[in-house]
Amino acid sequence: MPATVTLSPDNFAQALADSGLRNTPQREVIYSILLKKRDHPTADEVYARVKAELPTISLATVYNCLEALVNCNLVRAVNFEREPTRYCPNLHPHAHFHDETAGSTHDIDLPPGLLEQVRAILPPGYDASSIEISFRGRTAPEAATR
Amino acid sequence: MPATVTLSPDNFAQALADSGLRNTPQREVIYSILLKKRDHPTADEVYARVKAELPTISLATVYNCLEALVNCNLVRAVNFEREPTRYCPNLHPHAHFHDETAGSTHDIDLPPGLLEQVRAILPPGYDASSIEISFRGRTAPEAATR
DNA sequence: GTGATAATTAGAACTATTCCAAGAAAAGGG
DNA sequence: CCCTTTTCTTGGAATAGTTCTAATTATCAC
Ligand SMILES: [Mn+2]
Ligand SMILES: [Mn+2]
Ligand SMILES: [Zn+2]
Ligand SMILES: [Zn+2]
Repeated sequence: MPATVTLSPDNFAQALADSGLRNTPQREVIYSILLKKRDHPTADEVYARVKAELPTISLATVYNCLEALVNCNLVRAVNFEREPTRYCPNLHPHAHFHDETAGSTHDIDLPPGLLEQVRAILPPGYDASSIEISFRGRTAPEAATR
Repeated sequence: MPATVTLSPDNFAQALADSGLRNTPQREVIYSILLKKRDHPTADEVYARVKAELPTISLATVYNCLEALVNCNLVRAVNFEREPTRYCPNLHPHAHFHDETAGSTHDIDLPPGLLEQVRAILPPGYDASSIEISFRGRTAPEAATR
């Protein structure tokens, strides 16, 4: 299983500061919600969860905060086809598996060297700033809960 | 470079029939447009190109036809983040490189075995029906035209 | 040909996301 | 501490890509 890197509150504020952004209660709570349940929620799902703690937050703020967290590299935005963007606080390089039947999204660890091997297929002159590996399919019932 | 598999008109009609779909002038012309310029156009771009040949075609028909071609596996839909879907008639398994600067999208050949190697990283119980490898970045000026 | 089925069309509707303008909060200098 | 500037949040409007709807047209099977 992937090691769970948890940032101290100070490190969280520092990561924001490094990108010239301020820490705010909204950003903190949204980040903690992503850490608490790592099921790759959509913005709407984050909105529903955050309202329990910040009942007056707006959906625009949820989008703004998620964008801020993505921009300072605390969170990854994950897309499948044209479905709503999902958000992932796992900072290790990893692939994603989207179970179309269950609608769930799972992290897939990358064995050492695979990413380099994939990058190596690029012809000369191609400079990739990001590489995404994503799967769609089904998970066996017992695998879904692993 | 990838071998260009060109379907005969009969094979095209057959591929549609195999999925229980009819051949139509709109579907033929849209498919020929994808083959003619393999730059991964969006639906809007296909619409602009097809109007030269079928001036009265509607955008809805372009979407309908592209969906039909995707459903009968003559065309692949390609997505980068939340940008408009692009369409690719290259039936060989391949990865995609999206040049953010140029806005262009390029096919990347996969060396034999890589896809199997990538599939092998899935834990037991994960059954992938599709695997996507996609890059974002820049291409050197001379690489862009290769 | 006739009736059934499928495809095209224009425009309305939808949905995820972004934009906007106003107010609230925080920072920094004196 | 005020004051000024900048950043952030907010609700609502706007946007954009795509899908839906209902009417028309084309094709198929007999
Ligand atoms: Mn799904
Ligand atoms: Mn782009
Ligand atoms: Zn993830
Ligand atoms: Zn392609």
